[in-house]
Amino acid sequence: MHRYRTHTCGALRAEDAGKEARISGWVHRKRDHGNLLFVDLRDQYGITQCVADTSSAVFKVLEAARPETVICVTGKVVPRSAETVNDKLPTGRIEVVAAAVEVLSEAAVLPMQVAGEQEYSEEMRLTYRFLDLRREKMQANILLRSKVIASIRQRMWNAGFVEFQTPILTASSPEGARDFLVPSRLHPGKFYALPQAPQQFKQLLMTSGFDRYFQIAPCFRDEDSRADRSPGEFYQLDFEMAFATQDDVFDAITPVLAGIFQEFGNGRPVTTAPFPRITYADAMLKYGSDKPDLRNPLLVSDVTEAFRGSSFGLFAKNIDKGGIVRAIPAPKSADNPRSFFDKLNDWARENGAGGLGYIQYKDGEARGPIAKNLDATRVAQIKAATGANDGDSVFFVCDQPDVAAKFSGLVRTKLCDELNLLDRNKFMFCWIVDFPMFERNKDTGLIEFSHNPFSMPQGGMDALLNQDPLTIKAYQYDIVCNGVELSSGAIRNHRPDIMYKAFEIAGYKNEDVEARFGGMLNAFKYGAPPHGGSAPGIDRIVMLLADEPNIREVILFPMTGRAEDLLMQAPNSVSEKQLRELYIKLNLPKEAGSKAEVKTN
RNA sequence: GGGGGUGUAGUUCAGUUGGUUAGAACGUCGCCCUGUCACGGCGAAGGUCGCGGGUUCGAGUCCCGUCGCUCCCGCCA
Repeated sequence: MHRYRTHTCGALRAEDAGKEARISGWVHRKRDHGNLLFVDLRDQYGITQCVADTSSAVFKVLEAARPETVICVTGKVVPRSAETVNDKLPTGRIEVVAAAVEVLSEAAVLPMQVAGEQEYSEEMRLTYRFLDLRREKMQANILLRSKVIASIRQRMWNAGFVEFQTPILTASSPEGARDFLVPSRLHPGKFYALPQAPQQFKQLLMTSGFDRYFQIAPCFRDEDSRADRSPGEFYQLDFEMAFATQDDVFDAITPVLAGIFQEFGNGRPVTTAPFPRITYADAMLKYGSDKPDLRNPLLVSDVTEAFRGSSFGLFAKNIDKGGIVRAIPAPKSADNPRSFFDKLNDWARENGAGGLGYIQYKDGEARGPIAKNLDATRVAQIKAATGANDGDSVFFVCDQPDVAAKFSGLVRTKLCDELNLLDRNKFMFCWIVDFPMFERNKDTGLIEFSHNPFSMPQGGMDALLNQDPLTIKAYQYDIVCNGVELSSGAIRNHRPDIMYKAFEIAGYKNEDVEARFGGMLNAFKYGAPPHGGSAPGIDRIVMLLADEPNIREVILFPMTGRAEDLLMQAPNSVSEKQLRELYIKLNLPKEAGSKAEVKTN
């Protein structure tokens, strides 16, 4: 008989009755009847009921074992009588009569319970993550994550991609997010950086003659956290393709994502390939966001012209100053009491808007403070533009174009919530395409890259030379699912001449470009294939599939919002010796002095 | 860096207009119980109400400051 087990805790069935079995696991729950004792023994695979009564030599050992004690139970598998069968457990038709029990590891009194549905604070859960991870939900999430990654690898491999590992210690990149730095011992005063993404490496791989690369790649960014953004590190399905157009990239990755969501989505409907494509400009107009949730049926429309020069002075004046008006429909809401509209107006003010105007289309006429100031033609114009019917109302956002577009997106989401219009039970994908290559910095007035400086401008060199930079689009695209940005990608700029020119428009001299991106630029001078790719976020994919609102629910050992690992106590101070080896002298802010004090050993 | 929420027993929470000894559930410990599966019953221990200051005869409750956790904005090419 095996030292620890002949079966897992999820394995035994009615047909095993009569066998001698040995199982090991954690004491999940105990039901102590005084002279009869049940122990639910748990491992990754399931739960098996063990039983003993006072006639057993091991009764006292089991009785003394606290929950989460690790024990090994040996005994006979017996069928349960019809009244005592538990249909909730796959092992519920049998139980193990404990003949021998070995305590493999005692458990102290628990700071948080593993059994049960009790909710615990994040702080508690992260401090005792090893207990938290034993719980049913976390076991399921983490196992799902593993299966998703295995399936992704298989699907990528089947599509002709090969997996490589790129360096973790690399150079700081001057663009983008804040880097995590690692001091160099051999080169005093110099630093490695952890990669924000394997971006330059994968482009170098294409230049090195590899045709289709992917990697489940760790990425490191020293930026603040959000519910869907873990601080510090995260994983991407990083991939890149040589001799590929934007369509090729879409065709390669769409079936992988659709397949994953079909495989692990528990039957929830998934957008079928090809995913709809929405231009950036269209997304900002119709959804007020570059990551629209297509489950939300509401569409924003522009009604600036209906208000231009109207006697609704507030909007008319704003329009004369360059403002625009966006309309968001609220189906079947016209009969709501005044408080419904007031509440939304208050919400808008709390969120930084001047207010939230509205028209109610009711009993064949338009009502509300705005409608009183508009003539019939304008009211009808708005009704037509928004597709509103009698019984609907329409809300208005009036501001400068950027602000109005963005806020209309918030209103769209808010109204969807209020009217309960979201079908949560499906996965709706889309591509956002044609991102602008450049934008004007509002503070400095200067032109800068709006997203990725390495993207190929649409129209290539000709566009850079002859087009207003602010009208140039890039071959840059995002995949969005249910309002979550899963990835961004691009057809890259593999031509040094075009790259110099693009950087010149953004205000960089050739020397600057060479100093900052010399490695990759140099590689491109010796024959680089046109190439492109993307990098869907693994954590976010699993988060959507697990239906979790927070990314930490699908990460084994996440850090807190302030980027601390409560379990490992990272970050932590280091010894003087370590600092000396790295030629580092600390220059700490005064108030942090006590917290960041250096260990003296 | 800014804004919102929150902090009371080991844990999850309740705690009224400021008023006597700060409660419940789960857990822990003890006793009883031979068919439970969220077992049941009886009992006990367990609290500097995050921390510091203030107002008051009196503060878990009101005020100021501060710290932690969390959500959002900024940030995330």
